[in-house]
Amino acid sequence: MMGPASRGSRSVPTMRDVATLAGVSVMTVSRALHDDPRITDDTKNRVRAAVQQLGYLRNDTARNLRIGRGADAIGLIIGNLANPFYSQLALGVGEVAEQHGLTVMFVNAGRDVEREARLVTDLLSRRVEGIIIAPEGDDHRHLAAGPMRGAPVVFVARPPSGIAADCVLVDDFAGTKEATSRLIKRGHTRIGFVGLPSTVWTGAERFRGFQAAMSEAGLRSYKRYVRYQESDVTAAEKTVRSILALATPPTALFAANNRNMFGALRAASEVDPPIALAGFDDFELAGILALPLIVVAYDPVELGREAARLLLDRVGANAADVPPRRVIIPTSVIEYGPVGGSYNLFGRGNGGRAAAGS
Amino acid sequence: MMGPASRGSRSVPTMRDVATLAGVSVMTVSRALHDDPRITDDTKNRVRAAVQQLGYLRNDTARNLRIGRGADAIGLIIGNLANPFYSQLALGVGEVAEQHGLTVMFVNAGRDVEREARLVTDLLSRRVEGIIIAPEGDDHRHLAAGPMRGAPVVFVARPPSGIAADCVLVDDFAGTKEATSRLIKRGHTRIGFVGLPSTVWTGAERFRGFQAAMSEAGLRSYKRYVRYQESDVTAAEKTVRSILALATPPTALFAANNRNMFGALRAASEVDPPIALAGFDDFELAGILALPLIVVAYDPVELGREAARLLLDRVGANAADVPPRRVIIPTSVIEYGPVGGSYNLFGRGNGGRAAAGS
DNA sequence: CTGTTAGCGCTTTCAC
DNA sequence: GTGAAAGCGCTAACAG
Repeated sequence: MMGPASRGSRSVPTMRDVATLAGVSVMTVSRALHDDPRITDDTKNRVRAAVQQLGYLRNDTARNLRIGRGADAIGLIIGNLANPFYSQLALGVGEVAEQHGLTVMFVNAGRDVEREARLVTDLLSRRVEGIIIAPEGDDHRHLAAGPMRGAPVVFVARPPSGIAADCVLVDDFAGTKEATSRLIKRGHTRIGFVGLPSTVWTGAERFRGFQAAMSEAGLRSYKRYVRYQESDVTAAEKTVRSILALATPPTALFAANNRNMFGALRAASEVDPPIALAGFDDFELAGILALPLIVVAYDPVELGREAARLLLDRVGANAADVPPRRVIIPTSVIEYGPVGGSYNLFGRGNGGRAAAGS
Repeated sequence: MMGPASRGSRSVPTMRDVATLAGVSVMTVSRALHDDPRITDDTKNRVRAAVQQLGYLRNDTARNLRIGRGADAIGLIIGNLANPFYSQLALGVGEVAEQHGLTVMFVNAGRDVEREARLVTDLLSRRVEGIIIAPEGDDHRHLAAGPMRGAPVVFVARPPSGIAADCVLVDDFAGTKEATSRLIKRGHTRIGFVGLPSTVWTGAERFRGFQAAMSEAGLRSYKRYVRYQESDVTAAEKTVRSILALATPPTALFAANNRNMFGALRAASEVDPPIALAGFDDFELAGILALPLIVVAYDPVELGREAARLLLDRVGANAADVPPRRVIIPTSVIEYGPVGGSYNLFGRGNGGRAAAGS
């Protein structure tokens, strides 16, 4: 008597089952569930009773197919949820998506561009309304209008290269330049840079900002203190360790993102006197560390929200021929902890304290 | 000439369009795409060409409807992606889901049980294969077999109460007990507890572990140092500040999760000498802090993986009448930083250093 | 007020 | 080897 659709060995009731039980047609059930005013209260109640009894739940998949909609979802392709930048981004996307009755289908991209392309078509096959992506590398062909089949994409944290699409960016250049300048103002001249692979836009841009600040200050011999690498805490730690082991090590470092900053912090915890650090991405414990610390702060959740907003804007048919938009999320530079060369244990509040033996 | 299905103002080609263009029937297209051996190579090529030309992408939504499957997705309902515990969990879930060709539909639950119930039915309407949830509170009626319509649920970090379901837990009790014991072994007698709301299972369980360790050591007068609260860094900071402001403050604190630990760290950074901290959840900077620190560590990513495995196991029809399983993720206690009362700046490696001025 | 017919995009079954 | 018909679960359009 039940519809043949099943999950595992358990069969799921369909509208037909409800109709049969209530002694009406499926159409009446459909209308009753939509609270169509033309249906008698009596009938409605009979239908509702049947729904209740069977534990019926409308199949939105079927419904969406019929009414010509997709999966009522947006796809989110990001690098690595373990990185707080991405998880906060996802949070923001989810927030806005939900306000519009959409769910988020998220997939971890990893660093593989081919894989990324596969994920895109997979999501499109599932008929997501659009895709939000923080793409690896700078080859964005798989995100062009063709491969995207007309579905909207929004780039986060990286601008589209060679194709037209909305994007929401962080002010990487200005933020990095300002933070670096602050280091310089504090008297540092030997400043290192723990960067991202230069193929990543944010990596290139942040390095540009670093260079700009250094040049303006007339500092030119920093190249031996510059490194690029995948963002990974352990790798960054090693890198920084090697920089600090140089004959004339830098007195300050700029870390290009939170992964590199954490690696730098780990490595820096071993040197004395502590090296000054600056870096992209604020973090929760920034205020309590025992070294001079400057961060470029911004709101990654808002980044996600904004991306979702741009995307949903395109989904509403009308905005199809609005030209590509570019939203810049503002950054601010925060100086934590000891300033001007006086360092406290724990960075703030309490006066200095002598630490005992090893 | 194209199918009427559209996204925005752009219409998406259907199999019929491909068929027409290739001069064959839809059935032939379907078979060609499935690489049916009975189709001529010639025909296949014509079909493929048409697919290429139109940019056709199979509608998996429609396909799944026809073949009686759901959305090929699993639902993930978690508290707060900004908490690294949840984001790492999500990472693990996504990893395993992808290995099985499923996507993850994630939604943030917040603290509202009614909302949670709504999210569950919403996901079920979308025909997810099952749901992984870290439920708030201990009222799990909305996750019982009835409301779940026979779809499997897996509880993470909290056991189901009053209903039968798989779950994967962390060894909250033993971990907390051991970590607390270590504090005691270090000579602390006045130990505080910054707990979670007792309605949350992990909160209750971790407090039990704390109590057990204290009792065994014959320490009984800790009640004035115990607090419960929502997990939120700022709130925890305030709470800890108030504990530390007591006439006879504790010399050590146990923080029930990473949120509370971060709050405690912020508050503790202001007192001198530093208070000793222990807490649930390891974190990346644990090793470099200038105070005695003990953490209960475990792998949240593995937690997610295991949850997904349990779930997918149920999805494969067969395992329908396997009794509820309970997987315990092991914990280990890590002692970071200064031991036995000698504190270093930055916690490890370098000898102590006097800090100057303000 | 309610039912019947048709069809969303795809695949299974049976025919040729 | 290929096609026509039927139907997955649902709803829009038209009957009555």
